[in-house]
Amino acid sequence: MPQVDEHLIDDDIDTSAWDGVPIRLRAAGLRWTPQRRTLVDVLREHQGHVTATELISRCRERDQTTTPSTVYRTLDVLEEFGLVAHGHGHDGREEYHVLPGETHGHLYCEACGRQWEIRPETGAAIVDALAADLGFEVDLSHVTISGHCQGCHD
Amino acid sequence: MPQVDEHLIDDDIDTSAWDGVPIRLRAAGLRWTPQRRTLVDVLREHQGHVTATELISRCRERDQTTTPSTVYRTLDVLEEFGLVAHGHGHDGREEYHVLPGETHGHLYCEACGRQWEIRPETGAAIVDALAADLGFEVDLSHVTISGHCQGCHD
DNA sequence: CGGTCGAACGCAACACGTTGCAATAGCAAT
DNA sequence: ATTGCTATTGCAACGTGTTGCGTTCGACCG
Ligand SMILES: [Mn+2]
Ligand SMILES: [Mn+2]
Ligand SMILES: [Zn+2]
Ligand SMILES: [Zn+2]
Repeated sequence: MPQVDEHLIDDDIDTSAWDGVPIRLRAAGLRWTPQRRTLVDVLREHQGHVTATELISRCRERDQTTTPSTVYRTLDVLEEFGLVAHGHGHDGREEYHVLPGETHGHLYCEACGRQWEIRPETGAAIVDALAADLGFEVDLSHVTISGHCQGCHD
Repeated sequence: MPQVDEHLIDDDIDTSAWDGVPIRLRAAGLRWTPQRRTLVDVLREHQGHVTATELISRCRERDQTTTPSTVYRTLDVLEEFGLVAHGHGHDGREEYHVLPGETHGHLYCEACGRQWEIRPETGAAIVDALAADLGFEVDLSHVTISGHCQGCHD
């Protein structure tokens, strides 16, 4: 019996999005370079959240000549393609979400440092509340709300 | 007939909170220094939102020897006293809200750069939604949600 | 397979914020 | 007024991220 491919279980992440990157870049008049390949190889092995700093050091493990500005610029390109999304932690530092899938915000616990995704219905409640208030259109992908998780308060 | 003092009109900000600062500092075993006086004098003349960088340059106008680390450390102290509150703009840079009054979050328009306060009822809706979801306790004072304001979308 | 164009690179400088440490100076008590 | 304790300062170094610019090299074409 063949594997079902409509549903992927949690630890069997669909990594195929990365395969199309060289073609998508060239189609947009951009270029596929060794430096970009290094970063994409690193991202391929990741799921969930990573800081930019960690990505840079992982790249440097593979290519000792890695330069921060190149990595940041490539991350910007990949974000435009929807392959990563960044937010800012409590201290303002960048956190990247790899293969974010459906647009969503994040929760950050100031006590234990763990993160959670805001579930679609909850995100929608936030979007609706602010649309009703001032007609404000929330960019959920960039929302990181800090506070204390269930395990860390009182 | 004497002035009513229970209600202050919008452009008549109650600045008296600053008067008690020297005493409050000493009561907490802290010190009232010329550097702190400079910053408090600057804050006195402000209302609403200011970036840390702008505060530093305003301090330098009054005292050319002003040092950034001292200003940042004093802002931390004043934040513990509830006299300022900081959030992070879209780029992660710090924004200080002077005399924030009741705890509230902020909205930031990515297009025009303007900011709004999230009204109490709307803030409560956000807090409630996340409490119901994961039992998460939101620190509203640190929330900055970015997106597009009514005037800037479509 | 060369030649051309300009996207991307590396680097240096900058901006913002934090941290460790030795020297200074509030402040309270004498 | 002097003294002693220690909070605070200034500085230097660091961490993270951005920007400008001259050089390189990827992609496409003949
Ligand atoms: Mn913060
Ligand atoms: Mn951002
Ligand atoms: Zn926690
Ligand atoms: Zn706007």
